Amino acid sequence: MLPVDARARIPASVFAALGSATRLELLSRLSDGMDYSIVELTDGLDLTRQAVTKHLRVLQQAGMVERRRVGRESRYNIQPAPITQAREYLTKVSDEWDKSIARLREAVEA
Amino acid sequence: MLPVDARARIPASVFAALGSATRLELLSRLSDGMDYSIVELTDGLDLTRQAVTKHLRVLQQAGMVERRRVGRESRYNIQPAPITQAREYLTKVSDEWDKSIARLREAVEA
DNA sequence: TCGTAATGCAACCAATTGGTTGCATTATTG
DNA sequence: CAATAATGCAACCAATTGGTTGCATTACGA
Repeated sequence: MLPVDARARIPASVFAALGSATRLELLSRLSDGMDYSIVELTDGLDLTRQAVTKHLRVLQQAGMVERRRVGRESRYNIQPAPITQAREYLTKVSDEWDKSIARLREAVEA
Repeated sequence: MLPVDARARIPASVFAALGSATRLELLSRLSDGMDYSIVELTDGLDLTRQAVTKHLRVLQQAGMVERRRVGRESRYNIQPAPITQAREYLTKVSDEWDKSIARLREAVEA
């Protein structure tokens, strides 16, 4: 067993932000690289505009979306860096697991 | 903007389970492929055994760890499938974003 | 078989989350 | 400049989360 907190340096807040179907849906919509206003993002979701606003704030604080004021609108666009980091973190864990399995197998066959 | 819920089919519960530093730490420890009892996993964490038990339950319900009863112990081992799926999901989103960016660039240069 | 170790179960608590509603503010636009 | 559109702010609420403590249960082991 590795020492406490040896890895796990990626902010859990990114994963936490991903841990909501609504926010995944928002990210999915934003993944075309365009920017959208709050009303646009609310459209088609069975939620209040305020609820969407709150979800967007969560995504923003995780660094996954960026907000820009345009006239009377707040327009949001996706910020891919944290997603990439999160993916890399998962890859690292998977690789580690794979290597461990390989070692175990080798030990058994030896 | 894509239709509502067109992608985002990966259970958000997996990401939610990843969204806690404590649980990331537990997964990190389990990523060597070995199985550990609750006391073993509690050791070195500044938490009650009961708290760790609860975190393990969250991971279990997300399908990320498996529990096995051995004598008077509950031993847990990592279950990599959901992690792999989560990673693939993130890859898909990233790819989509990359493609969109490429399209946008092309449109500008045209 | 008796003491102890590992866990389970349940109640409880504070803080956070996810949602609502109401009202104020700021920009557009005819 | 008055009406409307888009948003912000704040209060409120129920449910969930993350943690605790106390006690019961189950399995080892001398």
